[in-house]
Order: sequence, then structure tokens, then C-alpha cells
Amino acid sequence: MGQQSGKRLSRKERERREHRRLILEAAEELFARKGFHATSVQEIADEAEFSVGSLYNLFESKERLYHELIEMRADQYLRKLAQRLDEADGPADKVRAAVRCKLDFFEEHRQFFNIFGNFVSGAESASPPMLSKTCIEIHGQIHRQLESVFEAGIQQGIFADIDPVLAVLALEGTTNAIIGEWIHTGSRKLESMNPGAVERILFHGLLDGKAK
Amino acid sequence: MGQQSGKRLSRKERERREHRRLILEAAEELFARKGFHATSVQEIADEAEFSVGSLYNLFESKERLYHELIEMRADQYLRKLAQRLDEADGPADKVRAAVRCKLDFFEEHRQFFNIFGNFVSGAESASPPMLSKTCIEIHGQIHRQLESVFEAGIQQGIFADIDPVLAVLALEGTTNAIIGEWIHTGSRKLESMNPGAVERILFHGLLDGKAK
Amino acid sequence: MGQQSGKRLSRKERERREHRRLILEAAEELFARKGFHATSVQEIADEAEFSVGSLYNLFESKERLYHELIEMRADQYLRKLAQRLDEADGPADKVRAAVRCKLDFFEEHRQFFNIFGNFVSGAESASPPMLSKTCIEIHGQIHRQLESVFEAGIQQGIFADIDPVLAVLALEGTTNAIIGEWIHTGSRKLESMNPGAVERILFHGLLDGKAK
Amino acid sequence: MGQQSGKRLSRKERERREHRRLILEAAEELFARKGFHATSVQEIADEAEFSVGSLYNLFESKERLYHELIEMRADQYLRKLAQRLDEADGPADKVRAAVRCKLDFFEEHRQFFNIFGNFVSGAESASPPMLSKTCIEIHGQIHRQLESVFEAGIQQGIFADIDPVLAVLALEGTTNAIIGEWIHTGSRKLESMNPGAVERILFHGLLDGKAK
DNA sequence: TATGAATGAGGGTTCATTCAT
DNA sequence: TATGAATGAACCCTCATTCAT
Repeated sequence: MGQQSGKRLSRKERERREHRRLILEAAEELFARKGFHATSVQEIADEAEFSVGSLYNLFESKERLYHELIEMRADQYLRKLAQRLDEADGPADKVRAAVRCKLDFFEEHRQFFNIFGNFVSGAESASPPMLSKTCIEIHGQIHRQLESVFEAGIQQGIFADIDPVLAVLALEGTTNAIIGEWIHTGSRKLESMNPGAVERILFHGLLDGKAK
Repeated sequence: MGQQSGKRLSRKERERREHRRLILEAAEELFARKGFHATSVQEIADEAEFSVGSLYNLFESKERLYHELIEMRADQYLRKLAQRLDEADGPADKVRAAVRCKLDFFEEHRQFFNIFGNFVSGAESASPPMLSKTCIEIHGQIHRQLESVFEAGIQQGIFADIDPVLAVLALEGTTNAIIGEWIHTGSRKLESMNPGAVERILFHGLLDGKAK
Repeated sequence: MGQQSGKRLSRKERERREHRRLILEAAEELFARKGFHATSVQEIADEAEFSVGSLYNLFESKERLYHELIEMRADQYLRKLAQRLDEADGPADKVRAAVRCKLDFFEEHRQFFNIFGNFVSGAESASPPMLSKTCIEIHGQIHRQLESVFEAGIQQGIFADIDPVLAVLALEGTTNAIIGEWIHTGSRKLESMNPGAVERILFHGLLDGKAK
Repeated sequence: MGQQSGKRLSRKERERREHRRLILEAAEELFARKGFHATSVQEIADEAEFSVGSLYNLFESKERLYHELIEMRADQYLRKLAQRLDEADGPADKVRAAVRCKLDFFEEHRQFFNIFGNFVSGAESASPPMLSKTCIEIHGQIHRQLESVFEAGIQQGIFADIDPVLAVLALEGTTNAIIGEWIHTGSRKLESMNPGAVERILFHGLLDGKAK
């Protein structure tokens, strides 16, 4: 009863999800700023304007909340990346798409970079142990997708005969460093750090083309 | 008092430094493995075979200990890097030296990468806030050194006309990703991740040279 | 309003009582199994298939619910005991009736023994403090009834000249120990723990009759 | 070094034991009065005039503290009982010794009765689940000792041919009821509840000897 | 100087109770 | 009236830091 038009979700259920979203947002901001251990459940609840009890009605534990936060954003990212790769034509374009997708995503969710980015460097230390598994898996998925792009490009003679794993590390490492620099230098987008410049360096390297 | 002859350090002072070193070593291992918050002062003291009281006689606080640990290794790294850059001839060789220096250093001190690497991505989250300042400064010093290498290389027409900041990010990001992969995939040195392969990708990019 | 004809209880009132009964039953099982503190209001509501809100509409508090549970069963027991004592002829028979009544009652309601039995030994510890008063009163009523049986038996020369208080304690203590043993050893009725054996030991004591 | 005369315990170790004793005493009083769940660690620490932290330096957990408390007193009781049984001559005397030993012990440690006595009636509900095992075992030890006394007495024709298990339950149940009554009626020793009266009722039963 | 027991604020979590719907 | 989400005080426990010895 009542109008359940498109969504067929009860009001209760809709509210529940909204409240979860609000808490996840508050948590994202705090975890990103202070890290997992230094953020208290009380702070998250305060920031989201709920009581601790309510938080625990919606999430099993602080750890599980962190987990869900990462899974939510990571899924979002994975879906976006898959779509952009799918839309792009040919290996070179797919690499460009991957770069742009990543820069776009983390420009919008730069808080999340501080949470997820930690794992890029293999530093699982700052988070609950159980978590690293999830993060490693997600990184694995991203890497596998990109590796297959490079493999295709190498077979087609577009890319040089470089180990695809290494190619992915160069791509991911470079973009991570750039995003980190954005965040760290106070959020303005540096002129030179546009996708074009990144692609140029990835595709052609540092050496002067004319010199070759 | 006592003999201060050649070294102009008293036995007391020498012992003091040795004890600090032992504690810093124990701390490095634990911080790297479990992170700052999950490592207790008691554990560090136990591992180093001192009492907590002694630890506090030698270090102001847990936070300060972490600080000093990073400063110690970072200084070591900075000195080594400066020396290698100095020894190398010409911008291209200096870049090769920087890559090799970094891979060498973190292969020997991979524990330290889990501590210091966290800051690479701008993620100060996992550590006490005061700390990030030190780390940012150190990263700043490294970056400035490398930037001047690239500036020289560009002026000499060896490197393409790329923003040196971006070039440094590519260099640092790629090497970070590789080191992270080493550590994470269980410490064996992947075949393709030798300095030569890294330099190839940095210098010539991903595209097939013949295609150009 | 509504039909109140024969029973002079409205449907509302009848439902109310039925719901209270259902909740009390669920609570009895849980309190007996897990104790007062380890049983949550939520669990009771779930077990009885009501919401917590409904539970609180019917009972003032968890503590009061516990209270009423004990009062309900204790009244039931007191009525049954009074009836059996009334039906029995002479002090000795009344004692036999008391023993059988108690064993019968707690065989049927062994869950309740875990709740009420706690007070037997004067141990009010596990329950809310306010509760002990009710329990003490009920124990008092039982004891007074039994004491008057012994007083009569002594006056009639049937029982030895023992303090009736002590006699009641022997009767109650022995039966409590037996019921506790039943429950504890897993619910089978031990061969030797029949009312006859209990009465034998209470009436004639441990010493061999022939030896007298 | 220092004088370690009789005890060869360091001062540190002696203090440690003394502090444990003080906390156990405070805990005994509170657990006895309010039960396990209703007693907070903070309260115990306050009562013993230590900080919570100190309590946790000396005891693993609240549960373990409770455990140790029971084990300590129960061992004390078991030793005393064994000694008294050993000293007594013949089954009848041993039963007398058991009664007196129990009344003496719990007169001195009536607080402990509220903790340990709970288990007499098989009501394990009020305590942490792990605990009941310890208590059941201890009760088992006591019962086995007493059962063998009755078995011997029956074989020697001193006791009537009653199931020894039942005889033990009568002995234990009766004494429990009496101790409970002592505690509950405010600690004065009732005139009629002297060991002699208890033994009389246990040995000769309720019936008037002349009537037989 | 070296020790480690003592401290207590702060952590994550639970749950009896309330109240808007 | 029936519901169950929201509340927050209180729980047990940890650990960086201090200080008497």
C-alpha cells in the first residue's frame, strides 16, 4: 500500500538505506582524514548525526562498516572502468580511457583515495587485517583487466614487448602518484597533470622524440 | 669522564646510541608488519629486550619514536640518493641511478617501505598527524632533487618537454608500484621488474618504437 | 463495549491476558536457560513472536516481567500445595503430600526451578535486588505452612521434638537437592529418587533401623 | 638479595600476591551481594582501591577473576573437608565431621556461599557458562567423597540400605538450606541449627523414636 | 639509570527503554 | 494499538605514559 511506484521499496527500507548512506559518507570522510584506527565510532556517529546505537543497528561493527565503504566505492569504480574500457576502441584508446576514468573517479572521490590508495603500495598495515583481502582482490581485478588490454596491444604490435604486469604497474603507479599529488597540494588540478600529459609520458616516455 | 679519546663520545653516550638503534630496529619491524596503531610500546620494548621505562628514557613518546625511525631511514636514503646522483654522468644516467638506488634501498629495507610508502600516495591517514609533516618534507626533498635532474635533461634536449613535476611523479609512482608488488607478491624479485625494464618503460614509453 | 456477556471480560482484555501469558512462557524458558542478565528483552519478544514495543505495552520493565513470572508460578505452586495438604490426613501424610507435590510440580516445571531454586539457598545474587523480596515472601509462606504441619505432628507425638524450622529446612533442602540433581544429570528420573525413598530418609534417617 | 628468609619470594612477587588477594576479597564481597553480571569491574577495582588497569594487570578478565575466586575458596574447602574426614573415625563420625566442617566453613565465608551455593540447585544460569564446569566438577568431588563414606557405612551395617547418592543429597541439601537460612535471616546463628540438631535429624529422621 | 606495576582516559559494543509512525 | 528504529549510558577491556623503587 502507499505508492511504491518504480522502486517497490517500503518507506522503512528507503529510510534505512538513506541512513546507511549518511553514515557511510561520514565514515568515508573521517577514515580518509584520520585513518581506521584513529577514527572512533563515536566520531562517525556524531558526524552523521546519529547515535552510536543507531550506527550499530545499521552496521555490524566498525570493521564491517569500513569494509562496506570500500566495497561500495570499489564496485562503483570497477563498473565505471569496465564500461569505459568497453566503450573504447583499440588498446591505445582503452589505456587512455583507463587513465581518464581513474583521474575522473578520484577527482570526485578524493577522500576515498586516501583509504583505497593505501593498498596500492602494498601497505596493508594501517587497516584491519581482514580488510586487506578485499582490497587485494579488488586491486587484482583492476590489474587483470588492464593487463589484458596491454596483452592485446602487444599482440597487435601497438605496444612494445613489455611485460604487461610491468606496464600496468607503470600506469597505476603514475596515476596514483598524480592523484596523491593533487590531494596533497591542496586540491587544485595542476596544469600539467591533465590526462593528455599523463598519456604522453606513458606512451612515449621521457626521452625527446626528436633525439631518437 | 671515562675515555673519550678518539671518538669524543663517552661510553655512556655510545651505549645510549646503541640502545636507541636496537629499539628503532625492533620498532621498524613491528610498525611495518602491524602498522602504527596496532603496535604497542610494550611489544617494541619486548622485541628489543628493554623495559618500557628504558624505552621512554630514550624516546619521548611512541609517536616521536616513529618519527625518528622515519627520519633515520629517510636520511640514509637521501644520502645514498645524493651520492648516486652525484656519481652519475648526465641526466639520463642520473635517472637510471635514481631508479637503481631506490630499488636497491627498498629491497634491503622492504619493511621500511610499508611505513614510508604509505605517504607516497599522500595518504597520511594511518599515522599520527604530526608525522605527515616530516614525511612530506622528505618527499619534497627527494622530489626537488629529481626535478632538477629532469630540468637539466630538458634544457639539454635529452628529455622531452614534459613538466618535471610530472616526470618525477611518473618515476616515483612507477617505482613505488613495483616495490609494492615485490613486497606483496611474497618477496621474490619478478623477472621483468629489473631496473632495465623499468628504465625502458620510463624512457621510451609503452608504444612500440618501430611503429613510430 | 463488545460482548462481555458470560465472562465479563472484553475481547480486548482476553487477548491482553493471552498475550501476557505467551510472553511469560517465552520468558520462563529463556530466563531458566540463560539467566536474567544474559536474556535480552529482544530475545523474549522474538521467542514470543511479539515486538519489543508490544512487550513493553504489557509489562512495565524486564525486571517486572521477571517478577510476574515468578509470582505466577509461585502462586500456582502455593495453591497446589495448599490443596494437597488439605486433602491429606494427618501430619505424616501431609509431609508425604508436600514432598510429592513439590517433586511433581518441578518435574513439570523444571525450567522454573532454575529461576526459583536460586532463592532456595538464599542467594539473591543473580537477580535484580528488588526481586528477592517477593521470593523471600513466597518462601516464607511455604515454610510457614510446612512448619505448622510439623508443629501439629510434634504435638501429636508423631514427630520427634525437633525445631519445626529445622524440620522444614531438612524437607526443603533435601527435595531441592534432588530436583537440582534431576535437572543437572540430564532430566531422567533417577531410580532411587522416588518420593518413597525421600520420605524414608526424611522419616527414618540414615541409620539402620535394625541397629536401633 | 635482601632477606628472603622463609619464603624465598621477591618483594615484587609478595606484593603481587597481596594485591591479588585484596582484589579477590573485594570481588568476593561484590559478587556475593550482587551476582556476576550486576557487578562491574570498575566497582571491584574501586572497592579494592586499585585502578581498573591494575586489576587487569593481575587478572586476565572479569570471568577469570570469578573463576579464580571460586577455585581458591573451593580448594580451601576441599582440603579442609578431606582433612576432617580423614581425622574422623568410622562412617557416622565422618558424616558428623562433614556437617560440622561445612557449617564452620560457610559461617566464616558466608559471602562465598552466595556464589558457590547457587550451583547446588543446579542453577548455572546466573554465571558465565564456562564457569559452571568448574563448579560442577568441584561439587562432583565433594559428592564422591561423601558417597564413599555412605557406602562404607552401609556395608558395615551402620547406615540403612539407602542409595548413597540420595544420602549425599539429603546431607548437602539440608545443610545448604540451613546455611541459606543463616545468611538470609541476618547472620545470627539460630539456636536450633547447631550441628547436633542437624545430625539428629539426618541420623534418626523426623519420626519420634519412641513411636517406632 | 633501569624497571615494570599503576594509572585512567578512551576504545568498541550492547541493550533496556522510548516514541514517532 | 502495534511496531522497531533510535537512543545513550554503561559495559569490559587496552595501552601510552608515569614514577616509586
